Amino acid sequence: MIDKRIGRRFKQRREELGLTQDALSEKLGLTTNYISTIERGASFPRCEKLILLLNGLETSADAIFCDVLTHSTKAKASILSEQISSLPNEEQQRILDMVELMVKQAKSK
Amino acid sequence: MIDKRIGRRFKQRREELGLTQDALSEKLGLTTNYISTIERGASFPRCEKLILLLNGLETSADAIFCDVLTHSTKAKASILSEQISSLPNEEQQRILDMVELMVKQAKSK
DNA sequence: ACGCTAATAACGACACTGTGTATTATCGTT
DNA sequence: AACGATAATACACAGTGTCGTTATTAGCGT
Repeated sequence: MIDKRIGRRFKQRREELGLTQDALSEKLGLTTNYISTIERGASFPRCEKLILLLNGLETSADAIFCDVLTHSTKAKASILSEQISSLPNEEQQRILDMVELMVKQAKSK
Repeated sequence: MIDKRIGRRFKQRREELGLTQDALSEKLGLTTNYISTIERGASFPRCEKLILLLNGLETSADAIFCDVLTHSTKAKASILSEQISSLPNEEQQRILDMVELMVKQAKSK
């Protein structure tokens, strides 16, 4: 029912942040047990908790769902966004704003 | 409970594909009613149906969750890249070249 | 062996999904 | 006005699965 790879990504991300299940659960107001079930693929969070987790883990949705997405625009977007995300925040924002503007202009033709 | 912006993204994506709720529901083996509730934010799919929808709509997870993610510049970049991909080829290339240049400049600082 | 922390398990209430069916709203077309 | 196509809404309802509570086990260092 639940794709185990999603739980593994959650776990991986938590460990990347150097958090224990306890620490994360306390930070998010959830139980340790619940965190565990999610990481094992024994349960899958509903909307509210899913958002809570994604933001609590300071990650993107694609980073969690990447394994199960077949039509991910990762190819193009990822190359771009990986490069962009390695830049300082100001630069990131500057580029994204610029792109947004260019898209707008292109669309209005 | 459920963030309405997520449903709106689902709807937006379906319409981008030129599909009706009927067409999509048939394609995915779901009911039209169900599709409607999701797009209105009246319900939120579980793991299996969520993956089904993301793949059926040929989209990324970030494109759907972008509005509710706080730590994702990737999410923003992802939206932009989808918008970019809807532009004529010349425009796409022009923007990507521009971005590449901006990234290069930013890196060399 | 003992503490301490991390991870898993069992149990249960109840919230929500997802289908079925049927009605109403809205909009463009004729 | 009437019509068809699309979408929104309203139920009822079975079944699944979330999420908390509590208790148990596994690992690891001393």
